[in-house]
Amino acid sequence: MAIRKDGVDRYNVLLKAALEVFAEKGYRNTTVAEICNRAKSNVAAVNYHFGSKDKLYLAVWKMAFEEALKVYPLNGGLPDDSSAEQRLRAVVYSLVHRFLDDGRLGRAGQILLREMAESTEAVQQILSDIISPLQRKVGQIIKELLGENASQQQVAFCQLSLINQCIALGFRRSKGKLPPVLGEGKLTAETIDELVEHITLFSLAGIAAVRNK
Amino acid sequence: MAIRKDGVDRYNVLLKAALEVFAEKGYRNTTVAEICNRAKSNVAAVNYHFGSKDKLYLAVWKMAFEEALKVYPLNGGLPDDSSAEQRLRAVVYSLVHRFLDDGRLGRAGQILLREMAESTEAVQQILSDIISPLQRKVGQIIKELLGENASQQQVAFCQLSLINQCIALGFRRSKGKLPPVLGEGKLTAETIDELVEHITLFSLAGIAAVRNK
Amino acid sequence: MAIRKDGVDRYNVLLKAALEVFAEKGYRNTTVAEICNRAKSNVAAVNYHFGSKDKLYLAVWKMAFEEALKVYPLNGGLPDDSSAEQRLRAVVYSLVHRFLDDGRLGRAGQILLREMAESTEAVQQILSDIISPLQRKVGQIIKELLGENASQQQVAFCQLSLINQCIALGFRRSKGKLPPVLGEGKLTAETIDELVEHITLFSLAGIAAVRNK
Amino acid sequence: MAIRKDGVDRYNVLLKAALEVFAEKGYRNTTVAEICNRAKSNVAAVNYHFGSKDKLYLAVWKMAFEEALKVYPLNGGLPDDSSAEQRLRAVVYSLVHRFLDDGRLGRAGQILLREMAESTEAVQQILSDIISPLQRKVGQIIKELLGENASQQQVAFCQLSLINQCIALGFRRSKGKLPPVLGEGKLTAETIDELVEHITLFSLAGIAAVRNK
DNA sequence: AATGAATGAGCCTTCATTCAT
DNA sequence: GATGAATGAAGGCTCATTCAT
Repeated sequence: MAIRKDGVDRYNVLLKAALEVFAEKGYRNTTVAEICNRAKSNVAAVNYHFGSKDKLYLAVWKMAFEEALKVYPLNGGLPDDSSAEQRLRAVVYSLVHRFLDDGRLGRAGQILLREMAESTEAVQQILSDIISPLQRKVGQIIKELLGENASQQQVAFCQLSLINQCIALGFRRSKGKLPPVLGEGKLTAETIDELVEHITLFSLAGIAAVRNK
Repeated sequence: MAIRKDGVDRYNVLLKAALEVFAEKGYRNTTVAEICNRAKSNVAAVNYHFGSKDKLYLAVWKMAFEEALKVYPLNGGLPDDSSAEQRLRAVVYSLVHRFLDDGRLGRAGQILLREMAESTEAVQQILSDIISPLQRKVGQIIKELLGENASQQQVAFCQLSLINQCIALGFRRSKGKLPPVLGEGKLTAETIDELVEHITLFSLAGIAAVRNK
Repeated sequence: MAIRKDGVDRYNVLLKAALEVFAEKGYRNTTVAEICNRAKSNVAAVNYHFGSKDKLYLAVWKMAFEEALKVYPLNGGLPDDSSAEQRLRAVVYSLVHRFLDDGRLGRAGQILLREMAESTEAVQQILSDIISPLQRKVGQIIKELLGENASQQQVAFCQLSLINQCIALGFRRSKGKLPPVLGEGKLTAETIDELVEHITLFSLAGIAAVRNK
Repeated sequence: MAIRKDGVDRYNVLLKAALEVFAEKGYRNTTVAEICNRAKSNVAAVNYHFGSKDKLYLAVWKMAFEEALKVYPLNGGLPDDSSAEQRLRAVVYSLVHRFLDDGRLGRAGQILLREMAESTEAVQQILSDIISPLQRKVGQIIKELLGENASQQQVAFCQLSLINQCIALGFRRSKGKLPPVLGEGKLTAETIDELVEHITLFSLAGIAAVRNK
């Protein structure tokens, strides 16, 4: 992957441009031409480097989520014997950041959301690779919190409540759709942290209520 | 909206076909031709009756959400002086059904989700018309439950927690992305009712926890 | 297949234009644009009427060879109990005309030749449908002429000698590749008739020689 | 035509690869990339060594037919005063082998056939250089066999009959288009020799018949 | 009122060729 | 001398829209 004249690594420039445009407009609304323009490359560049628009899309996915996994791991770096509460907070922290990050990770969140609503064939597998470990991890934590007597349905419902609170945050990018606190401009790191605390608190209480029902 | 001699109301047949296809595939992935095929009409029918694909899309929105509003009103037919708990349950009932209904209303939910992820310019206004009253109503209920001392941020966060739990349910249509209980096949009315109860219980407990923090 | 304004049947105009261009340039060298230009239609016309360049090509084949079959049938309208010599002359007549016809049939011959040299996947079947009956018919005649003692190889070799004499005539269109008598300009009907006589005479003598070997 | 240190003569490797691919797919269907792949060279190699795809094609022609001329000369090494029959057999031997050879020479035959059907401008001259001496030689032999009284047309027709029998053999590569004996798999040297005998016998008889008409 | 025919703009892709090293 | 990177021109196809009846 030698780099030419101006010291620019076209491959990665294209990848980055593609992430942006795909996140903004979705797969179908995105034209190869626009990606190439943004990467200051020729129209043929995408096919040269990735083979096709499809494959570029897949490459974007791969990059985006591998990065997300690295930057915001689900366990948040906690030791395995941490308490269920702590581990739950870590998961929430990971998800909230993934969807509210204003940089590349946030783009990934947008694309994820879009895919969940659309379901492009090619990404089914990747999507599954992302969702499954999340569900396993969250399911495990919730089981611990609910105790041994919890029904399968109770676990599933709590999983939903927790995960949905987080992933729907991605919608904030569409103006006017969320309450003012979240709907406007850039979020401060502080607000995000408070939101993590909120969801953790809110959910722990919800889970406890289900347990004691 | 004239009705032809053969008793077929082309206008509404097209509208219904369009709702289905738009919900399944999204705006960009939908072709005018497919809508017309499904409506057993000519390719020119859409432009003849609606002027353009765009305008048809808008018409679909209008129809879909007016209907949703009628079938599952936010207040669930409760008297205005009902308790905050009851009114919260009614909102949850309304939202959950809107997104899990397997018929036309569910389609509307799908389209809504997609729009929240995509944000087609033309629908910004309509989207706002739907979300705003919801936020007002939920905000009001939550303020009551949190009490007078609640901060604006606390209200906003609880709004988020509640609404997000419901709207992200729409993702269940994409297979393999939700826990088994919700992820497979048709949901029974009973399961849906239990889910409404769960979200209500879960959220009331969450709100209470925020209040007592 | 209603016909529009200027009373032109676009479908058939396209088909005819395509026959010409395909015959002149071959499949790959032919652009959809050129066909449409020649048919005074839009670039999209081919796809509208035929679905794709491929399908148009197939349609051209179908048309061309059905016509050839009709205009120059292999048996030349002879009664079934005609002598082998007469039937052989009829076959030669049919083949020679198919390849030397200056009109549409000749085009078909060109395309056939090209396909025999190139073998586009899609036409394998059609090609077989054309060649097989020819081989059967010629084989039958030759068997009769060779008598019962002829080996399978003798029959096959004579088939080759006869058929090859005819089909390679199609090459005459490439200037400078054939002897003067055939290589220049338009052939008179008289010359063609003489050629038919020649090939018949030549081949009957050849077959007789093989028989008496 | 420099040879690199690793002992690989890129120029000729490319030439050989090109011969194969051009023969298999024809000029237009062949991509420079495929040739370079097969020659385990870079995409730029063709342009570097030959200047352009066109020029490579010409070079292939040159090489192919010079070789054919050397391996299967038209006179088959006969002394000039051999009998007309013997010289005719030699010509047939040469042509049949050129078109049925399974190695590089056969490739040349395929390309020739294709060109006769297609007539790429650039090769007109080369084609003529190949065909002309053949026609002269065959014409001369036939004149001798027909005797002094033969008309120009008779000579031309017999030339056609003879040459066409041979060159159309090249079509055998397209499966299913020729009788079983020739149509399947590799031909044995013995079969080819028998075929040479057949065509010679068949044609001598044909020519005799024309003479005695 | 309604429709089959036709169009043109735009998209993705291929490929011979050129560039810079 | 040789090659990986990059390009631009061109082709086939899709699709919303318009035309003419």
